Amino acid sequence: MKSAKDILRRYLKSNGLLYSRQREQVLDIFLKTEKHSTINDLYELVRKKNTKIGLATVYRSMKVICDAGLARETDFGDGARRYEHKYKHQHHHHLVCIKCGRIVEIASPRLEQIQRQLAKKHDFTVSRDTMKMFGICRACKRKSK
Amino acid sequence: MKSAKDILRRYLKSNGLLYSRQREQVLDIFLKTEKHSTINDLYELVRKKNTKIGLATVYRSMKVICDAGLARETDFGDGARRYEHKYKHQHHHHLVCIKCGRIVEIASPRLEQIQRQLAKKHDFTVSRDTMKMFGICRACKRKSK
DNA sequence: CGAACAATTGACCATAATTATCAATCTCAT
DNA sequence: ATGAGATTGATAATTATGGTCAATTGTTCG
Ligand SMILES: [Mn+2]
Ligand SMILES: [Mn+2]
Ligand SMILES: [Zn+2]
Ligand SMILES: [Zn+2]
Repeated sequence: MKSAKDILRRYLKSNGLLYSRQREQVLDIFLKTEKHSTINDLYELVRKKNTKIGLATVYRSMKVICDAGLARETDFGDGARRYEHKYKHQHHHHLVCIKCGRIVEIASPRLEQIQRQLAKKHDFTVSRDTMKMFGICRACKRKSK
Repeated sequence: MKSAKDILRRYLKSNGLLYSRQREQVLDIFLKTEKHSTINDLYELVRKKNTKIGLATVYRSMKVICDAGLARETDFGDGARRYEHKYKHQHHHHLVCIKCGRIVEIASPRLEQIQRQLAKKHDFTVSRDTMKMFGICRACKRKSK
């Protein structure tokens, strides 16, 4: 199985783009995290390795990393774009606690199946999908009792 | 059945807020549209009735209209918050065409049922949920053949 | 009705995330 | 090693949205 770096390399080459030091550094950092990181999160982390890197470069790198199929943008409705893994990670959805911010990841084959049926019914070719439920998590319910 | 205005009136009163001319004007405009409008869309429309109204007032009015349960925020990933009806409208999800921007609304009891099961399984009390599928609509597929 | 008082408004400024610009630098096929 | 073209970092620009505050308005109560 190909490594994430190989995938990025291949994507870049086949699109006439270059494999720069900065892109590799951003990818390295991104691969290490398992959270839903903002650009700023990643910027702070990558700066520990490369103090000179610019914020815009992190934006641009995550853009190509997404385009290469390695990362996925998510949006939890706070005003900041977040990134999570897409390669070697199961497709999933999110429960978002509006009290504590906790994010629970859920996967459901039955849900996926219904999504496929709905798309087919409307003759829609789906390239990306997202489902989120916002509410109160178990822990927060306990606390408020 | 209560009118939307009655609901807003009641919500405002029970929260110590006032029923202002501007709030009524924004609600009137919002009720007339059946699209997914941005604040700016609504601002342009309401200005035809009240040229003096401020943009911030439209933001603030839509906030209370949402809080009153009459509108719902949606986000299609373009950089602008959108509003749609919540009162006397069935809960639904969206298919978003990334070619032409068309938005198809879908309702699915089976989907809702699975959502409920997933929430229950994780002991999550859901207050708001959203599901979107992005892709290519039927019309756009036809065109590109 | 007509204060009284709190809530709201409109104008404007502040903030924050993201994108555009561009000269200097880097990458990579040759 | 070289050169064409891509990328970078700094910075400015843009955009959506929220905050401030003096002037105005809505509601309650006498
Ligand atoms: Mn996730
Ligand atoms: Mn809708
Ligand atoms: Zn919680
Ligand atoms: Zn389309």
